[in-house]
Amino acid sequence: MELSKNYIPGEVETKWYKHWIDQGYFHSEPNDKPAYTVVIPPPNVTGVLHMGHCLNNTIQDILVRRARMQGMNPCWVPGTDHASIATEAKVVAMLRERGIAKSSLSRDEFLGYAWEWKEKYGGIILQQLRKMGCSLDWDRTSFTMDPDYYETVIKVFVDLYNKGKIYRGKRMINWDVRAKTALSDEEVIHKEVNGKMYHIRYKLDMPGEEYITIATVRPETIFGDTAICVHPKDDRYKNLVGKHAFVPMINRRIPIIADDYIEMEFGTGALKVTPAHDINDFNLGQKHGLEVIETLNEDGTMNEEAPMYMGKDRIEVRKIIADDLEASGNLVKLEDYVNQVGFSERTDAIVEPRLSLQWWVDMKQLAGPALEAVMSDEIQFHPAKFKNVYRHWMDNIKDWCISRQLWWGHRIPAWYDVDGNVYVAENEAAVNEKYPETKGKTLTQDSDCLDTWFSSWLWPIEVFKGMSNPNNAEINYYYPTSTLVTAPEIIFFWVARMIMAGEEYMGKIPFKDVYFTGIVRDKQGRKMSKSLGNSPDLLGLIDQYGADAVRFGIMIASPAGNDLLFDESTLEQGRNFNSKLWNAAKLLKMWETRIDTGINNKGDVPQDAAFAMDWFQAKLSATQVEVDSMLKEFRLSEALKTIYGLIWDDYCSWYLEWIKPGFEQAIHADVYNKSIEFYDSLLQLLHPFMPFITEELHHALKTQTEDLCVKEYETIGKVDEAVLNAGALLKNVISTLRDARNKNQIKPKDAIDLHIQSENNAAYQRIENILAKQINAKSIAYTQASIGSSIVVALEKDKFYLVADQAIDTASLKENLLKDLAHQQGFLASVEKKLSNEKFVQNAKPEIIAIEQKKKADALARIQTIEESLAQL
RNA sequence: GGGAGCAUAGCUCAGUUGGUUCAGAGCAUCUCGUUUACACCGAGAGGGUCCGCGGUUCGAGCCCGUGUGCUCCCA
Repeated sequence: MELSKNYIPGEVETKWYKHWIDQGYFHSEPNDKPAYTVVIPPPNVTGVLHMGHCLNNTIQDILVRRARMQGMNPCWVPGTDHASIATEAKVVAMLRERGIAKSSLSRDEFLGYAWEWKEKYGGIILQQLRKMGCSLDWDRTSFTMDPDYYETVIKVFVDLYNKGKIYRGKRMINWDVRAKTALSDEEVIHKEVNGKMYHIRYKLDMPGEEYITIATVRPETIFGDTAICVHPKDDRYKNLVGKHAFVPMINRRIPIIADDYIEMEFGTGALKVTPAHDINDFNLGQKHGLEVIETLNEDGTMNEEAPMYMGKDRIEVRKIIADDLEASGNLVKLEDYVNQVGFSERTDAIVEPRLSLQWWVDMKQLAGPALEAVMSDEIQFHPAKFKNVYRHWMDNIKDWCISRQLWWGHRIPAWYDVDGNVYVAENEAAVNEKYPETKGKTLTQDSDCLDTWFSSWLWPIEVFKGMSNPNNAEINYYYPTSTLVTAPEIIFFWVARMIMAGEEYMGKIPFKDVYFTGIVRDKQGRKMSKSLGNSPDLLGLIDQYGADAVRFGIMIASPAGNDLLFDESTLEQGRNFNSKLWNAAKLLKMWETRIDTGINNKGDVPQDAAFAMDWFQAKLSATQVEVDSMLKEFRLSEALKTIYGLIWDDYCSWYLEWIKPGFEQAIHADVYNKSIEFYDSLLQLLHPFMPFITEELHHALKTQTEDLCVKEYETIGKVDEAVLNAGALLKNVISTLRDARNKNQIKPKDAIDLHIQSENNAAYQRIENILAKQINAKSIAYTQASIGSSIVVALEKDKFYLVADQAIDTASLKENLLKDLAHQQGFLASVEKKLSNEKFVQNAKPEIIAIEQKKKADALARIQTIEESLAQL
């Protein structure tokens, strides 16, 4: 097979992905091999591939492909999440564009549109994952609203209700005024906002014109005020406690109470208490038995409690009311103030605390075993620093609000009779059976849906039908899954809750390792976002650079446990790496036609080539061991860097040059075959990271019986340390002599004569040819004495004399030697100081002292060599 | 307000139990070079007060304290 001049990714990628699928390599069935299970974090059904997905799924694919090549039975399950609020928002927007209001539709009509939309646009992302080469088992594609899955979610709700772990309660929740639904705490994003602090005076209910001044950032909430609170020890207000004041504009009479919750230094030290619109005020109200007055409609406009502003949005009212208060003389002061405001993750609306009747999961009971599983390292977090974050959250866990005022999702299985009694069961028939008193009564189902995460916390179980068909062969084989790869942002949303569900319903943890990826940011460290326009088009990048280059680029820039700053230049590096791989293969193919088939073939492999082969074998084994341990510790980026260096530097720059035959000369068959074998091992090592080009080249090298994708790694050979060291010495000698040539401005084309003065000539004799080739020497000789008019280079205890035709720049040579001498002398001094320190000799471990003594001896020898060289100049 | 983490070369990061010539890698930069795989290349070089201060120790990039700056999570 002839290789084209350049590697062209497009066709190759399509060809191999289709081949892998046709061969069924990605499909898994339970068998005798150990399972390696990964469930994809299901992207939103509305999703399109972005850089975060690219990173996350590349990592999963690396782990899965590696497991496959290690002879395990990997199963990577794809799927999507119905994403109730995000999807409903998109469908509503789509309908609005068509001139249809959601309010004009029945629930069923709306869901009809939603399903239609889901079938049309949902799961585009799954198609895009194929482009990246992800080895997902497509036959197992799941959706969180598949019929079985839906039933399971309902079953879990009923079960937790029966166990008393789900309850209905009126609580302060986060209200999204745009989506008109409750949000969980995790769906609220806190941001700093520049606002104003309003100092407002309330007239006291006593003779004369006496006032108390409060400070607030939300003057529009005064209509909900039911008390003013001060600190009991605050001398300014002590005499007012127990008295009353009037809310401006509406003149409601409210009590002045005392509580040590108040911070005296903050604002005026007097707090207006609005139990309906602030969580802290609500708690305070509960404690003091205050009235709760709601002043907002569900869309964020003011209601009849604020007659003069009724129907106006609260944010708008904030501006108007300041003027009105000022006009009436009740606005005492206005100052700039920065405060934290909660925004809806989905709609970006400012979230309002709102009192409402919602469904809750009691988390305290579920949290215990889930915390223990992580703290005991039964589940391992990578990086481990997230254990702290996890513990802190679990220790302070709050109940989970799971009802959402939406239609798209799993409808809450609760029914109400006309009197408002609540009955919970799988369906109406089950209700009648469970609660016989309901027979014949008119029942209405709760119109709300469940939080999306209430279905995704069952993902690792239900993708194998572990709950809809308990104890089936697949769940028993694939569960617990092996590794979960996800973003730290959803550690509480998802990871913690999956652990809870796993413990609750399987009695087992859902996964053994959790790898948290970093967040993909742009070059300046900003998060990628649509509004900033700094999110590159991933498919465009794949078209431009090839999928392998994109995978390389994102992985090489992705230090374990840190965010990664995405820069297109790393994709360029990936593309260049493709070229390097391609060109190395081209070189090998060129030699294929020059294999020595004659008499020489029977002869021994030339000594220098034999050395090169031994050395690379050792280097390869050592690196395989290294990569193996890095991957075990999830240090993927480092593993890739290591492989990159092995291929580019050790194989291409050193090994291939060392065995390269002379111009149009033959190559020994053993050397050729070994080189092909090495190269194939490199491709195999790299394959999980860059699957397409490696598969292509694997087949290009020679006729293969097996695809690289499923070729199992062989046991790693023993590492020959002596050969490794000899190779390192050779590289060092070559670099040093090349440097000497450079510094003395010897042109690359000008061959030199090299004289070596060493106590160990044999070490050099077997690598003479390599050395001569690499430093362009026309002769190599061994000497006992110095050589006149030559460039002298000292390395360890050996000296090298370079004889060139041109004049020698003794000045710069001398300068370098003197520099080196000074360095060595300084080093020697520090070592001697250490050794003459009695305390060091007494306290340090013997092996450390031995090392110091060797350092001293080496330095002395080296100084002697340099001094001799200097003497000759 | 509570909690977690980070600070090492121009940039992004390694640096394990305190001890080897330990101060490293990749990218970027500079010099030289188109020699028969590759200029998407080759050969070579320069570049750091390991954030500041104090402490423990024979010995600190690493341990302790403290200050400064930054990031994230939660309220």
